[in-house]
Amino acid sequence: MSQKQATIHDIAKKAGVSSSTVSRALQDNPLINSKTRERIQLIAEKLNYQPNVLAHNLRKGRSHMVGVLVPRIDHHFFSSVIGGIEKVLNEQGYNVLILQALDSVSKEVINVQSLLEHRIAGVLACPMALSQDYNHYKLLVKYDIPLIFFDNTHINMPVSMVLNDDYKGAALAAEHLINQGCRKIIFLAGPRNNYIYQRRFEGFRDTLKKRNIPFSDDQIFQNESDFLSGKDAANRILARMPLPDGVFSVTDHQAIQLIQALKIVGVKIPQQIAITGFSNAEITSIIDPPLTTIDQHSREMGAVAAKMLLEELEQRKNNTFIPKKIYLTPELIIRQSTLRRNE
Amino acid sequence: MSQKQATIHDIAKKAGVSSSTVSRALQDNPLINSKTRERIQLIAEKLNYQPNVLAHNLRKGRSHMVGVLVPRIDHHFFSSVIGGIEKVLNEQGYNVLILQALDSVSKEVINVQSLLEHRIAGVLACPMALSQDYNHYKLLVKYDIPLIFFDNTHINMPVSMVLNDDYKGAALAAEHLINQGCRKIIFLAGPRNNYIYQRRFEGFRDTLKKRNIPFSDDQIFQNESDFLSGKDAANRILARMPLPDGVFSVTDHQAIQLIQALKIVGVKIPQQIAITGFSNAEITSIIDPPLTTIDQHSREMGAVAAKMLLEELEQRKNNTFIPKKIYLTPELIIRQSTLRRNE
DNA sequence: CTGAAAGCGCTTACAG
DNA sequence: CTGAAAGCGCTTACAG
Repeated sequence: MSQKQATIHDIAKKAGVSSSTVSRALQDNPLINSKTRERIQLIAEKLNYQPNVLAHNLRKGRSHMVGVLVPRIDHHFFSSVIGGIEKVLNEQGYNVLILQALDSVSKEVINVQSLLEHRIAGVLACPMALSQDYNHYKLLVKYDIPLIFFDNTHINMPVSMVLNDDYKGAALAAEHLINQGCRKIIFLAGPRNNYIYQRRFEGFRDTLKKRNIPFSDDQIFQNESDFLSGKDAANRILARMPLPDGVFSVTDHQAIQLIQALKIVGVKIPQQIAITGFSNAEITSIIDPPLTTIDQHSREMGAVAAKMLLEELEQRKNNTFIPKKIYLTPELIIRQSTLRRNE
Repeated sequence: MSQKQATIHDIAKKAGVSSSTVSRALQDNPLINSKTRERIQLIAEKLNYQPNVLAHNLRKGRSHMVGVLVPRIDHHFFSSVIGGIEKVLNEQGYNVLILQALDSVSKEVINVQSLLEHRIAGVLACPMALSQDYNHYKLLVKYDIPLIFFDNTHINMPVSMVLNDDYKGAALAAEHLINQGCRKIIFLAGPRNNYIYQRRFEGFRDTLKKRNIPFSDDQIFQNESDFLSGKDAANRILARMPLPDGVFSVTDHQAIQLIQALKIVGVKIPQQIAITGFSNAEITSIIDPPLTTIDQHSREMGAVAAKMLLEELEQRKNNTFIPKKIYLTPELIIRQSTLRRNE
């Protein structure tokens, strides 16, 4: 009934040859007599042989496993990035070990530790936004393990990264709001100290300036280290007279909450207030009104990060590796929540 | 600059003892003199020692890696199940290797193969719905590798499983529609040959019968091996005079599409037609009107499956293992899409 | 309390 | 074309 998985040794015994020969035959080594080779491969198949990856990798010095570090797996953005990563990496025979940080820096440290213990071939990581502490990532660099940051980054580390051009994305959204006639636009901010949201702010602010739209600090709605809820944002908006005519939200989530809250009190969207989100979450196309937002090409981001890793692995062999930054250009998705006129 | 990860051998050399002693010291083996032990542990820390899991597992005969097989990772239901799995398993020192089948039976086979090659400690799998072919799963059983099915199953395999009580869930939704005054209810079906959707149908049909609500086959809207789009469903509904007054959809997705399509032609929901979905997807609470649906406790399903695996690993040691089935009771989430009166 | 030796399952330089 | 031997990094039964 119960059975052990066959080894090279088992095959060798059955075939009446040495383990060396079996090992070579299974690698299609041309040195081996083709008849012996075929005989061995047949036996391997009959025994349902699965090579022991642990032993293989131990001998070879490094595994074909790539670590992926994400804040959490159950956010569509990340599971979609992972989809792109797996597509590229599986084709090259790599497996992917996914670990979540779940908003805990110490968990992030443990995860890196765990990857080191697995002697992974490389790491793709979206580092935690607020963490100032990245010695664990430095450890990877120290051991020459290729590390690629995606989506977020510790900007000063000498590693390759693929980022969203958040400045550009924000500029697109701001531009669009202005073209729709908005002149008093609220900036619904994310937590401070977050590089991504900072860049979105800059893209937004610079665009307004360029177009000569007035903007002052009291149009920034922000919590210290957290998101302002859409509901609270709605209250602050409704307290302004005259009402603002546009809102730029750094996340879809806030924007959607805001829409719900404003609809309840009868504010017409987009006629009275036009609203943009950021990320093109699945829901944005389904809510009423559908939300204008910025698509970040998440799947492609994963694919690009994976390709960078493969490239780096190659380049390290001949010492030609130099860290590289790639910015993906985001895309403005125009929907009802801003459409007051045709652009 | 660049550096190799330290080994037990390295530590031994620095400490002037044998590798055996180091290995024991790091395991807190009480045989080792406490002074030597502390000295060794200090050196290990200084060298930033990470045990080589590959070597460790090879020697021990099996790894601390658990394989998780899902149809796809970028569906919220699955990433949420995975969240539950990781929570339980990580606490016990297990890592999780996640693989996606992506609607391809051959990929599913490859994935099992890959897990076998990694000598994983156990497998948690949501098998593909339609696949009649499950020899790859039998292989796991043959090699005594604990296998737990979740959400879906090959019903005749002698393995433990945690399933949603779909019959009950469907009964709850049907009951609710009837209580809201629906008397002519359309069943929006999933692909044939799918055990899950079959059970939902039975729960639905039996409830109508019990409550003496008429139901005939022409109230079943179905495609052969695929989902009927919400839009097509809407067309078929609108062709009926008088209009049906309720729709039971086996998925949230179809239900949402249907709502969008019906809203466009001015059908009032829930006043003219009440609609229920199934799964409690994130969007269901956000669309207009919010969708009444069935919550499947996805996170808990993952946690339960993981616990079953740990239990099985224990029980196999003393040969006390017997496969077990657990049904999770789903929950009716009542929202606007059906609320025509107070229940 | 500590060490030398063997072995987990593979691969590969070396010898023939 | 094939095999014996060594070694990847660990653990553990055995001996002292």
